[in-house]
Amino acid sequence: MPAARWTGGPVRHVQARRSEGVNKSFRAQPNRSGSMSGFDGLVFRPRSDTPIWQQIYDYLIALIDSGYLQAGSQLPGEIHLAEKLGVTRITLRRALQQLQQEGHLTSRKGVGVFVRSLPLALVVRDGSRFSESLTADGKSVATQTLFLDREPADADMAAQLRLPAGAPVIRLRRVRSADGQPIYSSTKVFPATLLPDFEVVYARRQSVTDVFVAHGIQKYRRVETRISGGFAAADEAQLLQLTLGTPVFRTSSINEDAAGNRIEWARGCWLLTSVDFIF
Amino acid sequence: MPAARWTGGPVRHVQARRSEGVNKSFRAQPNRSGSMSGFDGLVFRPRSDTPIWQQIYDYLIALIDSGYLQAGSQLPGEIHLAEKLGVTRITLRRALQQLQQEGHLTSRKGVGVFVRSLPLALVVRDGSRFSESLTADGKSVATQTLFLDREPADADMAAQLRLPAGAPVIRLRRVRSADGQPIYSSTKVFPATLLPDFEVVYARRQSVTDVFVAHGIQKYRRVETRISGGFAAADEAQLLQLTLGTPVFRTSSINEDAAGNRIEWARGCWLLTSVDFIF
DNA sequence: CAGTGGTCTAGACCACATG
DNA sequence: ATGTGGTCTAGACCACTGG
Repeated sequence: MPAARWTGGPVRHVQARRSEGVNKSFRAQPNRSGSMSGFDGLVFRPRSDTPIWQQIYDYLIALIDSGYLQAGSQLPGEIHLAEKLGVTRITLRRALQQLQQEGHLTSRKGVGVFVRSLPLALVVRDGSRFSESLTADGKSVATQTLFLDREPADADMAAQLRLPAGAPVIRLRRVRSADGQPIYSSTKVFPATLLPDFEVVYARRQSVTDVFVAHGIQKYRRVETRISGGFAAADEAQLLQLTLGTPVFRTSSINEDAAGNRIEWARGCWLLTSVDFIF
Repeated sequence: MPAARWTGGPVRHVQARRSEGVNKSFRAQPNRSGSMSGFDGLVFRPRSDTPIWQQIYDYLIALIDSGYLQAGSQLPGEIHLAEKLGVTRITLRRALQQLQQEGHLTSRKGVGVFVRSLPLALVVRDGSRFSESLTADGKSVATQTLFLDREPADADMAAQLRLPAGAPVIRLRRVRSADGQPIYSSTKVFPATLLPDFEVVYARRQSVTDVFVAHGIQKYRRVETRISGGFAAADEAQLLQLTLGTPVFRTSSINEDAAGNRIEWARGCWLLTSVDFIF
């Protein structure tokens, strides 16, 4: 990935709107000299009414909101950036930590800190599946299939789909991205015997709806939907390009066909700050 | 509040279950000598495969899960605790920070760090309001009314309730607690002209449903429900006894009477780790 | 190999709450 | 006046990633 590296430069002022509770006005001022070297002229005053790390937080948020720091671009190394901002690395890290937690930044050990954009995906419950009703405000929505296989049902799968233990199921793991930013990972489980041609049909357009239709299932209804909150586990963090422990939504839903057979159990993990569930 | 102070003592081992992604096994071992002085004998080895702060996190989680640290009790001061655990205050704070973020602990500046329990409240959408369908697994559920007044509608209120700007509305702010732990704060707005006797009826049993019934509104329907995620603002943090910036659910919902009048706009703030929304 | 982020230390001053 | 948590500094070593 050819991430543009950000080394500093002129700065536009933009009101920071995100993150309620951390919304004091700037104390940081870009240098007014002709220097293009970055942040050397910034003034962060210690122990004013807003902590330095919060001033830096506000400052970086503004750079992101203004579009000056674009999604995917890399920040300068922590040591350099801290030096330019005139603070300790620890103080800088306090700000970066908050930004990571809120999903604005991601870090990869040994590589660097990167900007994440936060596309807001509206999700409407139309009686079918979440992901199909994902709207993205004109953003490009992409689906990546991680794996698709058949296996015997474990206890949870059997219980949720009302199958005997060990019955064959199809398991599908995918990631949805909006504008190149992964925002949703899902694991879906289907009863294998009801959908013999799953793989063939799915390969054509990566659509589960198509698979249902191909097997004569035109209509199905949402039996139950659960939404809960949690913190990104290792695999979720990797898939969604988040820092470990970032807060996320977790969803679980079950669909039933017209005959009352449970045909899908879906679990999803969503970036907390990127989704609105509307019913 | 007569919070019991925890100064240390014998320790039971319990498997930590919470916080996916931070679930390595213990490296900390309680001292086997007869010492009752607390944590002097604990061994946290630096730079093993799990960071020290995570070992401490796991250790404290276990103490909370085991019931050894009860909700409302106060931890020893950070300096003393750090000394007893044999780490720097900063390292200890890294663990405490994670625990605060997940809602297990709260801190009050100048006072101390306290244990929060995390009651799981199941919320079922029965077509009416969230809070009425709040189940609490045998826990005692209490409602505290913060304020109730009449005022002219601002732009948002007017839009949501489909009222002319400045029309009189009733505003109600409450907090719900389960087992003494606040888990939900709500702000509800009603069109004042439709509910002239609001205050009188509400005073009797603190029930909005009663108010509706008293005004001849037996049935109403949920027009829209929104669930989104965010981070606790200052007032939310105070109400829910959280640390500023803790991740929360935010809900927004609108109810309509049989005639199609919008009679309630409710916004809620929920502790992320304490709620399951089920539809 | 050099550069990155992740972790950890041993101090220090401050604002705040309580007695 | 004392003790608390919140902030900040100036170093250091580590594990990881990439060329």
